[in-house]
Amino acid sequence: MNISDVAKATGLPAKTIRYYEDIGLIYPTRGDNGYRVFADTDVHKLAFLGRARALGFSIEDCRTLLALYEDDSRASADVKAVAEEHLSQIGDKIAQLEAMRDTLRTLVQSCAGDARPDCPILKDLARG
Amino acid sequence: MNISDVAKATGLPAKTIRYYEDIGLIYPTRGDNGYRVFADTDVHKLAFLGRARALGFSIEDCRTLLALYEDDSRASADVKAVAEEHLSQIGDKIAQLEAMRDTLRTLVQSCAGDARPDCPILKDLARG
DNA sequence: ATAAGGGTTCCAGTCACTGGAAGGTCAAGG
DNA sequence: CCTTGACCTTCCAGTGACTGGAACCCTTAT
Repeated sequence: MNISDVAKATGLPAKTIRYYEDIGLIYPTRGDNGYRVFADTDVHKLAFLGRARALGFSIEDCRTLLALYEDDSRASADVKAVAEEHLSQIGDKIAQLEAMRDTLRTLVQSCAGDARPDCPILKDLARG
Repeated sequence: MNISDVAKATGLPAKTIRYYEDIGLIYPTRGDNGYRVFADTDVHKLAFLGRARALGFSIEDCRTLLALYEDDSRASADVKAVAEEHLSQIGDKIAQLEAMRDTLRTLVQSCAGDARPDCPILKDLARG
């Protein structure tokens, strides 16, 4: 399989697949013409990475998860720990964004949004 | 005022203040020794920027907001438009994170988290 | 022979800083 | 006058995870 076939199969851009090889997440072989040749295991790994990234795991987390996935003697506790840590960080980020949203929503609601210069949003930013 | 005084006054790191000058958000003057000299207006602007950034506005949004702030003939509608657009993007990001959180939470709950290798999290990632 | 549509590498840019090196300036103390 | 320490300066590189683009090679069909 060439790179564009793999891109179609996994939904990942070819650029991203090359990048994942660069940083050592996958190791496709090479054909005589220098083209990357992807085995089923590579495609499988890339699909795994795509789903892990879609869940917001960092590349380093993905590396860890992939290593755990390939380690038959792993402890599920190790996987769970990575996921729980990520879950907690997602929670933190949501809380932060919600705080911003609440403040912003209040400000937006209080702004007339007309042709006059008077604006509570700017007033708030000018001295919180 | 020298840069470290301004840093204390605004809560922004000196590095960030220099960066804001680099990208043309502020224009402190210079003393004979080459040191930046900050006027009250500069400090005021930096505090404005700090609060806008804390609400998640991009630097480009901040530039726009600052320009509007300094334009006495602005229309509050223009400010409101920037804020509403940002508010909507925050909403999108929250929704995305909440989707991740829901999926992840379910996966984490279903994982025993013990010494055995069997793991529903990896199973899910391996073929979603 | 050529053109289209693959593939390759490498460099630069994104965003908003942040760290660090190398060096100039200033005020206080000996 | 000299030194020490705390300032300040500029410039370069790195962050995360790609993404765009240039320049060039390979394959297949016409």
